Amino acid sequence: MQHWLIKSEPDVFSIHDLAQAKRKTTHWEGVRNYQARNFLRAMKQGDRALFYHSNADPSAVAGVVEIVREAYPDPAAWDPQSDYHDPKASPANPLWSMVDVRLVEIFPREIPLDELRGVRALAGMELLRRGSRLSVHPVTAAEFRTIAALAAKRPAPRA
DNA sequence: GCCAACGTTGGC
DNA sequence: GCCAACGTTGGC
Repeated sequence: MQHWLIKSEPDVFSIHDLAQAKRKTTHWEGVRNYQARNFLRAMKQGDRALFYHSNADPSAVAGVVEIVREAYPDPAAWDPQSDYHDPKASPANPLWSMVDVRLVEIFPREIPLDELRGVRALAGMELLRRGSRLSVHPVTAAEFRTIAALAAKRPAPRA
């Protein structure tokens, strides 16, 4: 099983919105970056992903989701009404993909970015790389476990 | 709101 | 194929 991290701006779609969704499941639509799309296409049913709130106050890892449907065409790409419209996409040439994700857990507390930066075991995370913007990317099993364990504990004292 | 970092586009 | 211009992401 692989582990991933997916980003969403909570003003657009938060983990709490996911909790309200039918069957706590949603189409992870709107990814319009080739590298991120290719990671979506590599996801397998049963894989788990950290749900990260970007552009938030504070930005933080908020919980865990499970991939319940593997990649298939994202119809928003050829919907001119959609914010995610891409004129190069069409039903015959879908171009962009999405997966379905289901909520597994909202963490008892969010792990803010600045706390993640202080954790030695996470030093190599893509999320923490300077200038990193990839909205879908893999994390190692160890990174995933480390973050899940942090969520279950009280915050570390400030350094 | 600012702006650094990054990805994409398009002229040449 | 180079690279400047532009658009976007996302931390702050």
